[in-house]
Amino acid sequence: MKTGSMIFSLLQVPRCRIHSLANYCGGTFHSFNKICRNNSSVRLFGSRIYGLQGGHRKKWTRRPISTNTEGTGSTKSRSTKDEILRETILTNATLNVNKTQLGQFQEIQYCDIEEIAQNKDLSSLVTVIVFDIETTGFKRENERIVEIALRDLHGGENSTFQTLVNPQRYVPNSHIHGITTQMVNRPDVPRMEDLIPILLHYVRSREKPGGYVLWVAHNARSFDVPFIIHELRRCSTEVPPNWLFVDTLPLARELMKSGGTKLSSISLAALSELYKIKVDGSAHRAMVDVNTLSLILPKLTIDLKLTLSSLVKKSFRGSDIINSKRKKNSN
DNA sequence: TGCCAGGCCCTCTTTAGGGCCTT
Repeated sequence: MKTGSMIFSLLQVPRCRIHSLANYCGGTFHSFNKICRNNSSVRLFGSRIYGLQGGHRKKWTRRPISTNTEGTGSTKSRSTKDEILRETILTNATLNVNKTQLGQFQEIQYCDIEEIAQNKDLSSLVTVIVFDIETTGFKRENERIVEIALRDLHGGENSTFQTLVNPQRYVPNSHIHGITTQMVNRPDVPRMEDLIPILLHYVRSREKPGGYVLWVAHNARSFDVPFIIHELRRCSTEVPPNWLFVDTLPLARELMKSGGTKLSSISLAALSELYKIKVDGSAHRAMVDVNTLSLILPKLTIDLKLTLSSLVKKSFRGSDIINSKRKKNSN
């Protein structure tokens, strides 16, 4: 028996009360791997690559949402009436987000990670979201986000969210991600301040009652999370206290140190090569990298024998990033 | 036109420097 399947078998025993990512994602590791084939998504704005249509602000045009029922392998488009209803709900819900609601996040006390990890019903509390951002560069003080993509690993309808973001500035690194100044500096592409309320509302719609959101990204601690915190703060918004972050970069390092694999480096590309994950689309586009990491994560956690609880223990809070920056500045 | 950071790890180390990862 392979190590991975053995761990999974152990985790399937309810009496163990251990919540693996496999359990989290619908009961089987196999179903976890099907997630990326589920085509249910929310797209606000995209490039021609995604076939999105433009429009004026507050008259945004979204693509019809289609659902690919897991396991059937066939795409089942909803009726036009259903699409309109859903679009209406989403739009109304977006409009209902206001400063008061955002302020409520800030009244909640930051969570105790150890306490959360020890919860016996962890899988019913945690929403795992793999995310990625594309930016105009590395220096978050001056640079801006040009694309953001998320995937709720629980799957289901609207389990992904992706949009281009108007940086309101020149995009000097189009050669990296293919996103040009012309693609994003348009009135129909939302600025970060436009997007934040929508994004927060979307994430809240994926949360479980009284639960937590576990954000996962590669190099999250050094790049994605500080960048997002900086952008939120620039728009007078704080990271919700029930958000936790996991960086897969140290997990890759841990795997490489453990030996037993042919991992050549700790990059996302090396991980996808190790696990023979075919990159479907242009690497360095946010949703492509999200899909890649979504497929890497379950394999990585099995190789490292990580349960959902142990993954939570390895997480950090937005406040940890902010506090470490304050300490550095005070020195 | 626009222009190179920051966190972590390793070691030839720890009062430092270089490499890797992210865009």
